[in-house]
Amino acid sequence: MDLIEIYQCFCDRTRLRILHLLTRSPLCVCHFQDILDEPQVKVSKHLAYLRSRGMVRTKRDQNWIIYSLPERRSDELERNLKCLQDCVQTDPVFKRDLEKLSKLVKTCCEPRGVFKRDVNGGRTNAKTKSSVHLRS
Amino acid sequence: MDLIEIYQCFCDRTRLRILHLLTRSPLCVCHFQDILDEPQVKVSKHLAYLRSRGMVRTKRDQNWIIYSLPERRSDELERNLKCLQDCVQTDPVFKRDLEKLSKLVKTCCEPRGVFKRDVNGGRTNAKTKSSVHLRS
DNA sequence: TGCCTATATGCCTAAACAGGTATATAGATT
DNA sequence: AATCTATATACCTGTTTAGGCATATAGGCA
Repeated sequence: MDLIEIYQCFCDRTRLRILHLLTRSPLCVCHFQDILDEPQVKVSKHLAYLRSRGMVRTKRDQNWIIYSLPERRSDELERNLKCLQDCVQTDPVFKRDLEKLSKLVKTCCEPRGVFKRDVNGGRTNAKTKSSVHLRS
Repeated sequence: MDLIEIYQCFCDRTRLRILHLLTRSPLCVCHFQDILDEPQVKVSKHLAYLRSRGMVRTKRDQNWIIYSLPERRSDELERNLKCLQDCVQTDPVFKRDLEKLSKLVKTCCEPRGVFKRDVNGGRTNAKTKSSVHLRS
């Protein structure tokens, strides 16, 4: 993955919010819909864009497709993801996204296996036994 | 200048090379033509793109228009320029650009006033009295 | 089997973009 | 005034992009 491609992936606000969220946790499409408050098709297309460039990976968990950053990342990508995190630290939209993500981690238990590694540095977890998905 | 706009400016290779060079020195259009080895109109248009987004400033020096990064830069821009420098450190194209820039600093003496602050951390300078421009 | 849920994709439109050719402009020089 | 040099811009073309609507697909479940 080329440096230019990284910037191409970064240069849309929706994609940037998606990638920012993925630095915290793997997520499925409906999570993005919830957090970003954007229509399914829009989210899905931006994810397809990112996937076609190798910026995200997918795996299926029952009905859900779980998106995550690639396990092995180039130095360039790693550096830019870090830079992104630094840049948006005080941005209200990105901050709000993270807050919504935290809430999701606490309340949303489907798909299972998404929130295995927790989002907030060990303070929260999603292992309650409810199986009600947020969107249902 | 918005973070998204920064990434939009960064997401073309020519613009990225231009910005990378500008982290070292203000330059005029023909310097870019020389170093990037791209046609005048291409360079000029990318510079116009950058200028329209406030990513570069211009000043006139006789016949030349000297481009530079804005003096006051946002944290986001500063961080991303730093990140860019880190990312391209080993890239052959970007490395070669810097080598060409060094050579230019040593041999090209018009327009005057461009290379006041030196490029290579104090080791080189462009204060010889020749007035032959590289492209003439 | 047929329906439901989550997600992807095909088709469309409008806009942005990248690059090229030709030409315009502005200041300097003759 | 005419010309030169450096740079910008108008116009054209093909490509990419973003978004929307409608529909397809794939797996789970009644």
